[in-house]
Amino acid sequence: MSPTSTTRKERRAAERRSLILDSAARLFADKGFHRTTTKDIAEAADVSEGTLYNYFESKDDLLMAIMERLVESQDLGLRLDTSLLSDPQDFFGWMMDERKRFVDNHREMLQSVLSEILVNPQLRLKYYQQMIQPSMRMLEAHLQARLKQGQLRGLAPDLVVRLVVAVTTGLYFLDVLQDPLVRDRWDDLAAMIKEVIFEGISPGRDAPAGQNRSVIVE
Amino acid sequence: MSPTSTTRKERRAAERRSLILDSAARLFADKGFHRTTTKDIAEAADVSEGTLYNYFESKDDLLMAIMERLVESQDLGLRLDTSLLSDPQDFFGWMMDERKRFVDNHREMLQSVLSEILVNPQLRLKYYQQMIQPSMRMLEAHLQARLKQGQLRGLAPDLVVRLVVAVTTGLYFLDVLQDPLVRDRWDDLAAMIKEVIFEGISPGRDAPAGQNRSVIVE
Amino acid sequence: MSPTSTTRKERRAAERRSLILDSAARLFADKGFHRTTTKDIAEAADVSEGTLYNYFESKDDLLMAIMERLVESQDLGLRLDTSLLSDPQDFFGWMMDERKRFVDNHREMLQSVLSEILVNPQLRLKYYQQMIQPSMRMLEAHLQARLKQGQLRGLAPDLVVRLVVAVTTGLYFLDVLQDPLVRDRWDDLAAMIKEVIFEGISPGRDAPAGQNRSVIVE
Amino acid sequence: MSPTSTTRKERRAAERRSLILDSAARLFADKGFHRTTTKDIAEAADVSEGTLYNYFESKDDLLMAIMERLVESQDLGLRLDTSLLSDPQDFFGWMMDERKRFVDNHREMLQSVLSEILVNPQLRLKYYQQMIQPSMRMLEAHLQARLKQGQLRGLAPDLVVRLVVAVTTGLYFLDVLQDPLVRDRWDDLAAMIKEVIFEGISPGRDAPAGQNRSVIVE
DNA sequence: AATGAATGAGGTTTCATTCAT
DNA sequence: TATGAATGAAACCTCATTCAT
Repeated sequence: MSPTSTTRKERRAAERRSLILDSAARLFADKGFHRTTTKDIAEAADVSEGTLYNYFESKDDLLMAIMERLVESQDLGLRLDTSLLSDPQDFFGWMMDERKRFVDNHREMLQSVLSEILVNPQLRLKYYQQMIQPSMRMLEAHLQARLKQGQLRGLAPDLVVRLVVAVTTGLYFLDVLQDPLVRDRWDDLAAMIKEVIFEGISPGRDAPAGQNRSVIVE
Repeated sequence: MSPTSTTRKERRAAERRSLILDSAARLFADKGFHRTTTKDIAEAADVSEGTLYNYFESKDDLLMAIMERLVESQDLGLRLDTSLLSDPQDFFGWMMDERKRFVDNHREMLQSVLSEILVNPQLRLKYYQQMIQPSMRMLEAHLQARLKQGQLRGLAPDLVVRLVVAVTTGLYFLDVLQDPLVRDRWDDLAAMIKEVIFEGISPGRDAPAGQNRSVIVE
Repeated sequence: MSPTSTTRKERRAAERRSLILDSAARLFADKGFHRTTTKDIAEAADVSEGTLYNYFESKDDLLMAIMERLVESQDLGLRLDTSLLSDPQDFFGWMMDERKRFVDNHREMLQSVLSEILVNPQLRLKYYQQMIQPSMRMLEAHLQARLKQGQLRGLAPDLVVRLVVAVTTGLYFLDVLQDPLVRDRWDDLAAMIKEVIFEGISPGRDAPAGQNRSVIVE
Repeated sequence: MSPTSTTRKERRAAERRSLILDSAARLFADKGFHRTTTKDIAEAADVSEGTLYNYFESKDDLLMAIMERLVESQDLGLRLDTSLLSDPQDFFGWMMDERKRFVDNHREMLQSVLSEILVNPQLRLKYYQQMIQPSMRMLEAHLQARLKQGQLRGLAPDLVVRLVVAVTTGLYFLDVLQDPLVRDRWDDLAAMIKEVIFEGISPGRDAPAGQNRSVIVE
């Protein structure tokens, strides 16, 4: 009855919920949502099938809960104080790092959710509103600020935002497809992308003096 | 039994196969592969369930066949003589158009296949080898040629290729997510992207004199 | 394609449907609707569980179908030309016989349906409207006719109808409860009831000169 | 530990048992025994599921306990001193009233039990032996007494008893089926039934001078 | 005595695939 | 070759019961 004892029970329940969610995400990523049975999940989480339903209403609900964990995780990332990063290139670099870290930490959850997003309108909307739109809003705000200070060319920020989101999403896709270059040479890739986004691929500018000369062909 | 009658028969069979494939693709895109039953497909194609199995070995085989049609369609696109497009910006513009046309023409097949790719290793490998790699090879060849002629800065082509593929894939994803901007302002978006890819977003270059000033903020 | 071949298939299907329905009714009567599994039914009908669902939408639907068969059977009974039975006692006797025959022929279906009626509002309404009300209407019409001809005392027919329905229903209940007297001495019971309904149990009337003196105590 | 505290505890336990039983009966009547879960009962009685099992061995046991309460209630009714009612019509009237009161007071318990009786042999036997047979014995004894005093015609009492039980049971059934007449015009119905049972429906007797002329058609 | 999380057997239903016609 | 009824494995989910707290 003490606050501590209540907490112990609650803690145990939260742990179990978490364990089930992780097990499910791993299986969904490996075999897909539909090829994963509730039996599989129960075994992976070392609980009975019945117990699953003490924590989640249905198998679909499990996927939604994974989605919500993703949203929370991303929110944490976005909430970081980014106001100090007033240099556009620093900001872009920070964003690419953040993105990479996020994907690496939540690879399974992302993969299990993304495949369903393409065919599940409910999930699709939720993902768009809670994952994509917040990212875009933050990005757009940043671009606006940099524009006002003349740190960027006068390109429409709402469009540029789509480019950036498309790049990060597309890279994630290549990652899932196990493209060796994306997996093994991420740092070079990120540096090159920053270079192109800021300076373009047309000739006539100097390559940056920097640590990533490897992306430059002799 | 005459060659003509055989041909007629074969033609009819090919038409049926095609009809079944289209019906399946539409349903897969709408409801997803797993939520579509063979009964659904049979009804949509106006044949019996048994007949499906005269044309395809299994439901999985149907998905593979859709994939193969995609590959063939893309091959046709890539086979176009692109050697004449020696200007990098023209080439990029052509490529974005091509991409858009391909997505619009094969939206259903693409969507049905993509969601499974994320969770079906066999399909994933096939997609990577037969859809992604050919694109990348063609692109890389082009970049190499332009590089040699000094039309581009000396950025590693294998990396740049990933950027371009990531952008197009990511845009497709935003399209599926029904991002209004991607759907309604595609031309502006494409022009802006070309602009950024070639000239970057750093200030200090003139905006291009061109038809798409709408992407430029006043 | 000939009408005959079509009929053969349809006949086979109708037979199967009937077989499934009979098997289900028997099991429902023995063990109750809820204690009977679809597996039980499939085994009893010697088909697979899947086949059940080719003929009926759900287990509930099976119960509804049993109900419908009951309704049809009763309709056949009621449709008999009763206009000739202008003597009230003959009519009552015919009705009791009819009732008995009906119960004997459909004992299982009745029992399976009645138990659910008490707790399933949908079924309850259907039973009341399609089984009870038609009986009552026919009875009331008959009573009205006899009244006009002065063959009965001036008792409100709508009320008397309830008495008659209550008696037959209640007897069925005693039958299900395996009351030995109802089972073994039905004819005596029916004769006594006719006697009471027409003449009452007050003293001062002669016992009928008739074939059923056994119901009279010496 | 004092006798008082023990008593208090026992009283509390008895109250709880009673509360659980009432809650269960209400739910069984509403949704049926099988559609009611132990969780439902626990919530309705505001106890935990575990607690149910401190008071009752199983869910089936709950139904048996409801049945036992019914039996006890009826015994109380039957134990009333009926010897003074030596007039058959008074007795019959008292019995109908008693019946009505019983049904009204125990509607939920009756309904929950009756539906199971039809498909549960154990319960069926218990109901027959402890509810039906005692009623019939009392009735038969009364009939015998009246017969000896010449207050009734010489009809076999064991048969007449079935008629009376059938009528009351059948009326209960019509009540459950929500027949509007049974619900709204019970007094007229009871009066008419008494009239018919004693005097019959054949013409040639005077209608009784009484308070219920409404049952008589002009 | 009371709790309610955990259990797991078993229920209903679906659906890809087969095969006799 | 086309059909569609039949199949039965397996999926998701429920719920009466137990037991550690």
